[in-house]
Amino acid sequence: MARTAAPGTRDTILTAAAGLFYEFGVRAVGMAQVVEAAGCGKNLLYKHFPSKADLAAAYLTLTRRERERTVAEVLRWPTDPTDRLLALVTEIADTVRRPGYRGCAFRNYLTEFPGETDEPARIAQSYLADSRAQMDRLVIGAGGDELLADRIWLVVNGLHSGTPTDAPVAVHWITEMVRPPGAP
Amino acid sequence: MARTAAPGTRDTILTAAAGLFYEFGVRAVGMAQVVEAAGCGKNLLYKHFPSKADLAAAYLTLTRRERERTVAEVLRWPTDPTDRLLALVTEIADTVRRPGYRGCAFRNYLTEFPGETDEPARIAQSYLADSRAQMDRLVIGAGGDELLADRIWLVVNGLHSGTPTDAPVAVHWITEMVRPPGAP
DNA sequence: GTCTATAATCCGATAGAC
DNA sequence: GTCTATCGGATTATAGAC
Repeated sequence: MARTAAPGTRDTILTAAAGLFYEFGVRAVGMAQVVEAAGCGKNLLYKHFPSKADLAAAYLTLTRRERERTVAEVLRWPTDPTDRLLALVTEIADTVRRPGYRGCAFRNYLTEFPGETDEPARIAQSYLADSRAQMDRLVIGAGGDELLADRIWLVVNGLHSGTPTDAPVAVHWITEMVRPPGAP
Repeated sequence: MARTAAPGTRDTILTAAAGLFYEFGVRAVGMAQVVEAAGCGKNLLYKHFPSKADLAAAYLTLTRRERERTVAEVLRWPTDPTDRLLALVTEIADTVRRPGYRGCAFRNYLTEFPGETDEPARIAQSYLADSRAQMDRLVIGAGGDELLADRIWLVVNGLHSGTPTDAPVAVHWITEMVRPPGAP
């Protein structure tokens, strides 16, 4: 056989692309920028990701995996259903407060490509649906009803497009909703 | 004699551009598409709007004017401060429910052009700040405090990136916040 | 309608492991 | 020497601008 492939090339490219896509938006970032940031040639990029849509899909999938890992970590310890719900809400609030936060990657993609039905759009939509379903399960598990789940989702949604100062307000509020002050 | 300029040309172009920009996003729509939709020549477009940023700025300004007109209409009759607040919230919920709604034009622009500081971005940011200040005044006027204003803004924010089914939940909830069930 | 820049994509050339 | 990962320029379409 011939030359051996450099290890981790795909990851290097994907990581570079993910950073750019999130910071500047998928549409605003050209393949040339990705090539430059990854420090590779164009051919190599197209070998691993045949089209920009493929690269965007991989970016969203990577982002989803990272979030799932973070959420799993946060839900690892608490066993009390209300604690679990609040752990997730607090994690979201922390994310939103982090420097460099530029909104939810999935909502951003759908805003950049409205009405799109390609693979990245499907990935974004299914992430949002699954994320909401998980939140619903946590709310129901904590003794809440459908209405409470709808309300909490509304606040979480608002958090994603708000300012960092909204985060503590949201956490405190949701805490109050699931643990009323006048209860044991 | 030279030909006299057709009246309302600027408006025709701007209306066509606004529809496209809102539906597909500013980045996704090319000047050629605007020309085609407006049914004018390219030179005429560039005579009225020297650059795409100018056209985008005009689009956002037009959108702002339309919203201000709608909001003024809705706030025309109610004199009771709580009624006024709820009138605005209901109007927003109705907007979000309307077919063809694709999110808030100003938030969408800022998502499409993150970190931008050009005129359209400034228009979008100042609209959002003014809109929030107006909401704050209505909440304070209705006897609410800063915390309530923060919460209502969070819900309104969430409404803008949610589904039509969130609208009645939000209206009912905010109504409950400003008119508690156990009060006169 | 034309012009130029830049987008996405493709291909001939290079180079390194067997 | 061969075979293939990789690179940088070539190609084509479309953008914004005049």
